[in-house]
Amino acid sequence: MNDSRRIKDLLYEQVARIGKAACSPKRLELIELLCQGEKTVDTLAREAAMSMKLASAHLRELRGARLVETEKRGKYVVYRIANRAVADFWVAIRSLAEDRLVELRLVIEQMVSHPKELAPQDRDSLVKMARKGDVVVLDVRPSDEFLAAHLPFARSIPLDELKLRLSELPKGKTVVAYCRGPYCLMARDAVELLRKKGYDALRLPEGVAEWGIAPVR
Amino acid sequence: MNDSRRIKDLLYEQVARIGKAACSPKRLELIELLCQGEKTVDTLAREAAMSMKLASAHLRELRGARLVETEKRGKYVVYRIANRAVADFWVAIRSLAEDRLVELRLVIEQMVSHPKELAPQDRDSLVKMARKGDVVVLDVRPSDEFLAAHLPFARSIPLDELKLRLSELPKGKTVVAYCRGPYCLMARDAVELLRKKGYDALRLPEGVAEWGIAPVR
DNA sequence: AGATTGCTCCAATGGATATTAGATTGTTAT
DNA sequence: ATAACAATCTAATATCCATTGGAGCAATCT
Repeated sequence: MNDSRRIKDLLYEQVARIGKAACSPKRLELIELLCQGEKTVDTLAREAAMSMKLASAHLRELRGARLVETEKRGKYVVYRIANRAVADFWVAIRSLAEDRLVELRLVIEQMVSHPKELAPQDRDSLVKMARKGDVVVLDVRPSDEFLAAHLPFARSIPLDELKLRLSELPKGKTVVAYCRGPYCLMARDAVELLRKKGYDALRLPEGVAEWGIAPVR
Repeated sequence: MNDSRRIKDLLYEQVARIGKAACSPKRLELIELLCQGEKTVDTLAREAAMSMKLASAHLRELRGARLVETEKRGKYVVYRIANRAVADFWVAIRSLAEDRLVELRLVIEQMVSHPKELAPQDRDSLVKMARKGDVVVLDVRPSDEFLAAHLPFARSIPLDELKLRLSELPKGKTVVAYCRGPYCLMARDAVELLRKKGYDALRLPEGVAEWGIAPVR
């Protein structure tokens, strides 16, 4: 019995390594960013609004749990998620949190109450409409993320450039904007801007991680 | 921007609450036990080999993350997982750990190298064979766990009683023994005993959590 | 070559966490 | 009523973790 106890402890300890990686808000934010595509430490630090030292330390932890991999490229170090299972896990832990924690649902409501949302279940019909050209699926993330992975038939206009490039969007059609996922606010802001300018715009709360689209290296 | 940052931090913080619940080996062990069915604090403490005080403290954490619920029953307090999503998450984090951590795969190999295993993919054929009576699916967990939930067509003989109740098993048929899941060693020990006694026995590494069978209250 | 940039390592800090002991509450058994 | 038991709470300790500053290393730019 004592023998199997020792083995058991080893097993749970290993699984807990994954839990430890996922127990810090900053690390979760880094994982979500990496789900959009590979990024350098300094990009990650900027986009997650933390010091490079801190980002580096957290990435070290993630690396220790084998959730991310690194590659040195010139003077940069590029991080990426180890494989799609990591993105799936991010979606899974997030949806368990949403299922169990009222507090989280409240924050989400408060955040997205204004623009209308597209229900996440009509994926197939959205793709169909996008293929036929009945709607414009708009990716408002930075263009490198679009290049790494994007939804089918999506067009890229990063949020910062949207105001200047409005003319590229046909005014008659509905625009469905998406970004990094439900916790990212870029699509919300894009929809707000588009509506002000007279467009018919909706936010799709999902992104590539939720659709199970793996970024290319 | 500062405004959305504050909201973002709230979001990731909430998800991290789930991660924090899953970052301790002991808490993971408690979750796995609770996936077998509801249990009192003192049962949990005994089965996970820790003091009741410690078990109580960890359960308090799990409760804070809303992963478990409690009910007072006489002088006992009964804990149970909040819903099936929790069991699914346990399976998910475990399989990510298995996917990413070589160390974990090594421990598992070392642990189950001896008895032959049933590949986890032939669920349907196993159920078919069990229905026809070609194999005996044997649940070796304590009987209250069997009562709370068990695999289809399974028969219950707890490991402690197996030696005395061997006569209940037909000698011609293959016995497929299972327990709480891949990290539980009861089925392994059962298979070892059965083989010694001349039975044709296999271990099924999965349990009710892996099969998505929710325990009844 | 010297300066700059991107990143990591080391050490130090404060804050959180795991674990145990002691006391306390509520419930059942005698 | 008293004793025994299940469970929790509080307090205390040791340990771990997040974060920051300083130093160092390697690649790039001028």
